[in-house]
Amino acid sequence: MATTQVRFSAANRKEQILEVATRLFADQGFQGTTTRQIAEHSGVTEALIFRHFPAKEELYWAVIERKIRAAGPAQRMRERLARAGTDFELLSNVASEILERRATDQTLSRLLLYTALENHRLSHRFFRMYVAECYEVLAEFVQKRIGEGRFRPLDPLLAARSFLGMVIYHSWVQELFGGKRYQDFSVQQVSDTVARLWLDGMCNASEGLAGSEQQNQKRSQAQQHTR
Amino acid sequence: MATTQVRFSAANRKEQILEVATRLFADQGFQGTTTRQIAEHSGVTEALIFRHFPAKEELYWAVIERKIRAAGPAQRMRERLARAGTDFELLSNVASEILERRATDQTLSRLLLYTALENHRLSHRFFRMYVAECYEVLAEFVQKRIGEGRFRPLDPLLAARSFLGMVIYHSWVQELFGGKRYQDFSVQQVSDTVARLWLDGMCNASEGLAGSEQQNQKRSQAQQHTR
DNA sequence: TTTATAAGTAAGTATTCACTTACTTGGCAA
DNA sequence: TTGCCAAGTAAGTGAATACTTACTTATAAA
Repeated sequence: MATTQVRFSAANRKEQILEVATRLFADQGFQGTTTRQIAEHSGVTEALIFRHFPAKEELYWAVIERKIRAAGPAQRMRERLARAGTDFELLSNVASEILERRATDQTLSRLLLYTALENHRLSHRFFRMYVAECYEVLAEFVQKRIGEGRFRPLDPLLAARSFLGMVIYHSWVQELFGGKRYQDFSVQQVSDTVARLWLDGMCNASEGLAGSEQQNQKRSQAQQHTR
Repeated sequence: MATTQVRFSAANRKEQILEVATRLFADQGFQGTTTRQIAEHSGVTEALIFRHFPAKEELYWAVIERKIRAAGPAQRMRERLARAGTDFELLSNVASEILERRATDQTLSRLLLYTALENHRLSHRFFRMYVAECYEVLAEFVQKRIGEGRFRPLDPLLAARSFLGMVIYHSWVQELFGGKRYQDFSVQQVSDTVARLWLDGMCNASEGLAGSEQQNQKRSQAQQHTR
């Protein structure tokens, strides 16, 4: 059976192997994925894998590097936050985009979690490019609003992280832990709820827009009590 | 060298193996942990492991089952929410406890994440006992407050999940992804910030505090019409 | 003290792992 | 058409892996 052998160029084959490996590593982690699986799913022998990548670890790093290089979501978030619209619209849209993206493709978040758990060298950089930068962009936005007196003076990084925490945690519960089986929320409902909740939490306040006290991280309170 | 052999009772040895295995599985996952490691850390031979547990997988399940049985945090949360104090104090305390617990012992959260990623059979139940029940308890609390007209009528489950999302995501970023290296926040600051943010978001926005408290809930906000 | 039994081990087995070596073949420049 | 080189493979290697078998020894009840 002369299986018409298609011979890839080195570059193309390498790219194809990376593609396949990305999916497998995301599904099963580094330890859980064998070079044999990668070879079979690529339609080649293991030897060829090792011709393109000197070791399994280096293939893994190439996978991560490639994902890191693929322009991160920070830029998209920056653009979204610069658009016209009410703050509510902006934030709800940010949340929607994150939720939709993660619902259709878990590859990235699974890779991130696996690298963090398995403690791979690139885990930190990976996280910085894909997540940290995101909430830093959002933190700038928060900082600006605080300067305008429209948000209360909370730590901008904590505030940004809180917003993304609501969104990303929800997505993890639904997609990763199977929360979807019990109750499925529409992207729209979740986005609107968290945007409203967070925004009112950021605006609403005793002082309202009193610009007097601006900075007070590090030691918080003086804080009062609710009712 | 007559190493005075200490012979454990079957029950004690089993417990010790479970203890050791729990730590190793949490650190390295199921795939990343070898029965040899478990034996060495337990100070026995592999054969003994297999005398107590018929297979590595069953040892893993025993580890998870044991963790599940060890009374979950849902009960603690229920008690906390029933105490006296302002809502702010209650929620800040809930957040503090979660953050402190996770900072001193990552075993549980790592086990949870690994089981979810590796898709083990018990992952679901594990998650329910340790996380889902928690935010269900909090959701009841939210429901009660909504009934009293003190919280706006958002979906209680989403609201509860949002609060825990802020807390747990923050802890993941700090402990798992190494956010601590860049900036370390005090537990107190984080707890107060998220409690304040969430509470003010849950209370009726426009009116804020200052004297007159609750009023006209019931569809107050014309809640979230998007755009 | 005897002895049954449970606790524990030494030394395996078959299989799979990441990785190598020595070889074959397709396609293109001349 | 030829010859060359890169793409690709068949068939390994030693080390680990989960798990077994056949044996030894501590201990406690009689």
